Amino acid sequence: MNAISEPKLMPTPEGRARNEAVFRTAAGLMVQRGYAGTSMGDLAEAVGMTKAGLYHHIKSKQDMLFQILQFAMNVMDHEVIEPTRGIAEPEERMRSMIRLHVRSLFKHGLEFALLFPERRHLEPAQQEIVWQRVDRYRGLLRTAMRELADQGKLRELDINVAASHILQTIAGIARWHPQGRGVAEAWLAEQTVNFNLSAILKDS
Amino acid sequence: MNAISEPKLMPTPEGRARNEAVFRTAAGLMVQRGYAGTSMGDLAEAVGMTKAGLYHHIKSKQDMLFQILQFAMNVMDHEVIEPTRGIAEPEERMRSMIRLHVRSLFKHGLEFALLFPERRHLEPAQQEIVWQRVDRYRGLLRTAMRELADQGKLRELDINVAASHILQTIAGIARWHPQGRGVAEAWLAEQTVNFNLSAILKDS
DNA sequence: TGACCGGCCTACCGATCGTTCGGTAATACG
DNA sequence: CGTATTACCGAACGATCGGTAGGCCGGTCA
Repeated sequence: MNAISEPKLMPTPEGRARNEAVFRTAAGLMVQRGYAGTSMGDLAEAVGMTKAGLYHHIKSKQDMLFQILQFAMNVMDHEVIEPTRGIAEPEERMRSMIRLHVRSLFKHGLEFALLFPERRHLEPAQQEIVWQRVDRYRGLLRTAMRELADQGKLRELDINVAASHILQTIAGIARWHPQGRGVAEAWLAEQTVNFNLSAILKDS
Repeated sequence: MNAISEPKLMPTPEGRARNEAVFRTAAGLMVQRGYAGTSMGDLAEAVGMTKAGLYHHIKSKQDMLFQILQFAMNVMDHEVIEPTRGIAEPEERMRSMIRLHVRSLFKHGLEFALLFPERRHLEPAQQEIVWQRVDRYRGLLRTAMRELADQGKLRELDINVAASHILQTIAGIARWHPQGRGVAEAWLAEQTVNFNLSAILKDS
């Protein structure tokens, strides 16, 4: 019995649709009330089922959180990390990473960014997996900054602290902007890109 | 019966010491496990009492959270807002606010910054009080930036978004640096000051 | 000495928690 | 037709939740 389980795949398309509804609803509720503050009864009611019916779709409450976080990291891999990996110029790579990250938050629901603080409710083995994936992303930011430093374009600053600050500004968008929709999203992404790049780049 | 209660003041010095121990321990536990994830039994054990003994010091779990957040905001008022109010030069005022804010986090335990996301567990009337006090602080950041804009020293950016980003970088320190102690604190404060000022100030 | 009180206890309350079990209607398949 | 499987429900489980009633003990002070 491994702590690292795979997502339950429902055989029929209807089943998979309900499955997704369960996970999306859970993510939304947990953003509002926190993991421990969201009961399975609340979730069942919100998704239009009984508590017992929920357990047809999930293994346990804790495992459901783990699956949601894994899904969020998969989205990051596909929509942020992979598309920017080929960009040679570090400045442009950083701009793209931040821009795509923010847009991805809006696209898939701001929920997902907020669930990372709930990582603490996972088992240690699950926590480490999530942490490693987040840290890999932080590593990409650090690498880009190191390349900028080699080009003489970086301010005098600590790269680790700067990476943390950048990630905080992005994750914070979900906190201050919980219901943002529409045209403002692209604009907000650019504001965030420019804020962080101004913070780390030398005056040109 | 008002939702807005005052802190219970124990008559003897020993009582007040235990009282503080309860609140500090509660803050520490809730940082690790969240408000809903921290049971009164856990707290009682951590502070060396029984559950019933706890209720000699607090009115309810929810009210305890409210008192902790109020205390954190009082600290902000005394150690950040009041000492910087007299600084005429907006750039120096912003630098001081960020620097004092970060140092205050370390001085009083990083716990307090982390409890603000748990605001959602308060009653609406209590939530609004906490929110108003936080927003007043955000307003001071906005005012300083508007003065910088008048001096022609501010980059082209949205002041509200920038204020949010700055607050996020500060609050985030508690998230990434949970046990930082000693010499690095002043250095980390300067890193944060410079990061945010570089982000908003025009090249000189 | 005795009344009082602050600080904390044991023992318990009803409610709610996550989870499980046995079953059932509907659909698909042979 | 029979029979598997999917998706779900009603009812209940032991545990734990926040909170309370009432009492005990060691001071302080008249």
